[in-house]
Amino acid sequence: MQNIGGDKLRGHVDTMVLSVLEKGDAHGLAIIKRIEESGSGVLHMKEGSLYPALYRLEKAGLVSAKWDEQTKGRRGPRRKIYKLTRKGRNQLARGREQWQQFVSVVGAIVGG
Amino acid sequence: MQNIGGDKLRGHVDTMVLSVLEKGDAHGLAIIKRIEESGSGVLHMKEGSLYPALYRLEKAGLVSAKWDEQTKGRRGPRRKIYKLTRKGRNQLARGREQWQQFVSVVGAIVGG
DNA sequence: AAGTGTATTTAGTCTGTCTAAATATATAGG
DNA sequence: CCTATATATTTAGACAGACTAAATACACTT
Repeated sequence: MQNIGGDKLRGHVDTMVLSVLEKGDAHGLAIIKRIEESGSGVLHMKEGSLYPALYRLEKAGLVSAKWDEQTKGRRGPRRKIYKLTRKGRNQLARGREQWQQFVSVVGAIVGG
Repeated sequence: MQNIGGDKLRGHVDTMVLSVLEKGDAHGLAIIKRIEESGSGVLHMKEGSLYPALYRLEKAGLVSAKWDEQTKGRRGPRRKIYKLTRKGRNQLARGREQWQQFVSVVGAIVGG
């Protein structure tokens, strides 16, 4: 089993991130971890992909961010907690439809 | 329904082309037409995407090309007929497995 | 010859993921 | 206290590949 990454994820990352946030607010690395856990060990989204994606989504009003003030009891710097906006929820619904269509149409050609 | 193109196709074009050629040898524009016909009207691969892909595949030994000498009875210049090689068939099998995995893994996150 | 439909080629643009390193912070260990 | 370590964000630059758009080519039709 080889990793899924690079080109194949292009155009799907935003919807993946919105999907993850639907299950609960999370900060960057937590989003990456959730994706890896759901990814059967073959999905590894990199920081350099996720953070720019989060900025895109924030700029587009699909997620909102706020600094988590609580840093006690754990190592590390402040976390930025991301949350789905109403607009983000609507976009997620559209993203899901587009995903279904993509799978259906490309699947019809590739077969399986 | 909007078109599928751009980023979403990245990393899948090669397998799509190999799949199309499995159904029979074809020249460039015929490959595009087959993809559009299978694509429920939402899939439009552009010349600028397909031809470079064909050169990649040829260079990698996954397809072979030969000029079609017959130009009688139709308009237009010579066609280059592409054919799956044995290596291409093997790669197609791997590409299908990767597609299945991709759909399974990303689908588990995006949902549906 | 001029027009039309078919076909390939290719130069250049653009976007988004990746690599890789820098920065930052809090706890643990000595 | 000082260093090491684990966590977290930021960002500069590289890169691949799908796209835009135009150029070129050819044979049939009128």
